[in-house]
Amino acid sequence: MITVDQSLAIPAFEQIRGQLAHAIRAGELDAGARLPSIRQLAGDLRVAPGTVARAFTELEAAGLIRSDRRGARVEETTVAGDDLRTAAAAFIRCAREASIPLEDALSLVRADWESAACEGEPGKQAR
Amino acid sequence: MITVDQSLAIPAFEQIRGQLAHAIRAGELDAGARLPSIRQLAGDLRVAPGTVARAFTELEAAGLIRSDRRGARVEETTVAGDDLRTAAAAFIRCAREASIPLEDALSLVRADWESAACEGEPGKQAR
DNA sequence: TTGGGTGTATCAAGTTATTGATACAGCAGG
DNA sequence: CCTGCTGTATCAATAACTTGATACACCCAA
Repeated sequence: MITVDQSLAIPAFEQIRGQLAHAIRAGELDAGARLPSIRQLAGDLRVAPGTVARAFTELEAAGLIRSDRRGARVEETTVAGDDLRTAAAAFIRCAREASIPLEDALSLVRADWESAACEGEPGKQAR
Repeated sequence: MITVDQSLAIPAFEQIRGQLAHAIRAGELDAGARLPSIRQLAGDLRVAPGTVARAFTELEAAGLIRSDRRGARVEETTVAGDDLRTAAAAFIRCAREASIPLEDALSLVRADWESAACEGEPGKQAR
């Protein structure tokens, strides 16, 4: 269900976090469902427990899961409304019509994201 | 016109690349216009020439500029039509309302892009 | 040709980030 | 109690990245 490709430039914990986040937002994991334990997932993926733990920590910080001493469960989330997916689809359609490559389209989102941020995005803090 | 904030966690070359890309896509720099030379920009920003050079290299790879032995010029770009920018803005707005982090929003675009593209875009290269 | 400009390539050093191993604290059930 | 499970915290080693300094190849004008 989850895979980690060590040959990618993306860190393992980020791959895990992203795939879990996507699965949760896509509704593939029902609210309240139990996630595999850190050690089990770490064993399956052949990574250190700390690596999976970091993914879990960030998912909890993002409000997607809730970690108890008895395990991690999927939080009731706002399902990443259809609005977002619709907007994404519209954006993708425009980009493809303009023959803009994926990475360029993402760069465009990045640029506008930062310029429209205004609020101190915690993601990138000062050193 | 371009600024670099060393206190940010974002690398200097990425700040330069992003600001230039934004300026070009926003039409602030006309097609064919000459960019400042690497050394001049490096001197103004108090960074090493290699730092600016890397920003230039990535901009050229993205098809935004064209580097000749006599300087770098703004490439004729498809101006990233207003439709695309509008769509991007709508997408960004929805994502922010849902409190979805930038990287997750980009992942969503990636996923839908591939599912609508069918061409095996690698996206992230191997080490 | 010569001098000053351009982008490019390479290299070492410093810093940052990721990873793996390990020990810790709480909870459930036998 | 005690065994086995859960997530959490810490630490050192490694890997990756970014940066600055420098040398190189090319082009244009004088």
